[in-house]
Amino acid sequence: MGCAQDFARDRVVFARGAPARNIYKVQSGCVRTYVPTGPNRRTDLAFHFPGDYFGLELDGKHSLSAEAISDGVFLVIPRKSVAACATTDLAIANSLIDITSRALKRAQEYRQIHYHSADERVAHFLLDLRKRFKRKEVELTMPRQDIADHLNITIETLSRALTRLHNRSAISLESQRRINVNFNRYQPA
Amino acid sequence: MGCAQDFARDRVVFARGAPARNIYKVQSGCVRTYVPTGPNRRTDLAFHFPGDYFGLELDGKHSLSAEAISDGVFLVIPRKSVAACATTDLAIANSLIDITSRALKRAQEYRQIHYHSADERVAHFLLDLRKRFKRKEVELTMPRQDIADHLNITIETLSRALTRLHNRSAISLESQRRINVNFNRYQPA
DNA sequence: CGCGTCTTTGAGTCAAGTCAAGACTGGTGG
DNA sequence: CCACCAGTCTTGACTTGACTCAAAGACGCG
Repeated sequence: MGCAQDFARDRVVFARGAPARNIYKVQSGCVRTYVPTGPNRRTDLAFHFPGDYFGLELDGKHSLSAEAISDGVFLVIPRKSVAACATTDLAIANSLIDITSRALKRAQEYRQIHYHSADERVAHFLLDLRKRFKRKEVELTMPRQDIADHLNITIETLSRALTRLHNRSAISLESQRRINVNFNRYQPA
Repeated sequence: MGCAQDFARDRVVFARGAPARNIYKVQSGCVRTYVPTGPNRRTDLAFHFPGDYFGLELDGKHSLSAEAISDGVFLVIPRKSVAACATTDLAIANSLIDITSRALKRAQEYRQIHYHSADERVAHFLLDLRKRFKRKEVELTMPRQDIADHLNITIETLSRALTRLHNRSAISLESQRRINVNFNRYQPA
């Protein structure tokens, strides 16, 4: 269902406020969704990796903007056909519920980040990535600015947090965008 | 519907996790609801004034603890009777929806406070109180600690914020618990 | 290579938190 | 009626974590 489509890096998939005609599934590459708040300012930035859905909306408009972080292929599924199937196919209806409730849970977890220090946020982010990719070696497809926005810190603070984790050998930096995660839970200094 | 009941100051109305048998409406006095997080630590602290409902739960358990801030009278309404009425009386069903959606809206607004400075949070809180009471002279029924927890700051920071507002004659302090709000929106120094 | 972008590092600032002390308040008993 | 006391609130001095500004270092692509 739906059709695969190529997206180049930084390509805008949809903008906040635009009519939500399709839902999307990442097949390869990586996507960011966020709420634009002024020039160069973004909040609620989230990442979507292969297998993830994005662009799910209850009403007719996108509440987030979405852009490709790397070149990738996304499955574009017209909302109409989803709605049509959901009424007849119970399995699809259930998986829709599943997808949205998981998104909701993620959003609620995300609220909590304000109660944690920069180091904790970064550590949590890395652990999350490791869990999602199921490998100790984590590939950061996205630039530091995206991660910083996701965690609600500045790129400098992010960089310093990474250095601190590195000094404590909690991580090793293969390259700037490749990190080995050598810890299982964050321990304050 | 339901029966009025007296509550003394600091009386626990219900604790988080307890079965939710009733819903409540404040008739006089003031209530705080919150999530207990460790000894002397609370989050998501909210206030409920005369006319407000509290203790509304979707499932059978209270997700918040509730205590009377001052002596007061609350209407105690058994959930069963509400549920029974709601299925037959459309007006009640609608007002239930109204009440819960307003609670939800308040909760979503509340999320945003982390993006504001202490002074902004305090100013916003005072404006909110003035709006709710419809008078410039605001009576703070609750101790500073409650307000601080509500705004996610410390009592010292709260106190300093109030002095700063006072120095700028945005407010005048009739007494420690009585404040005149003389401004319409917060202006950074 | 060389340029532009991305990332790290350094130095300084600032808002809010902590710790500690003093001031105010309201209630109680002498 | 006043003095005292406990709880509440304010103030001061200090610490700290994150942000800003500025500059240097690394990387990738032509």
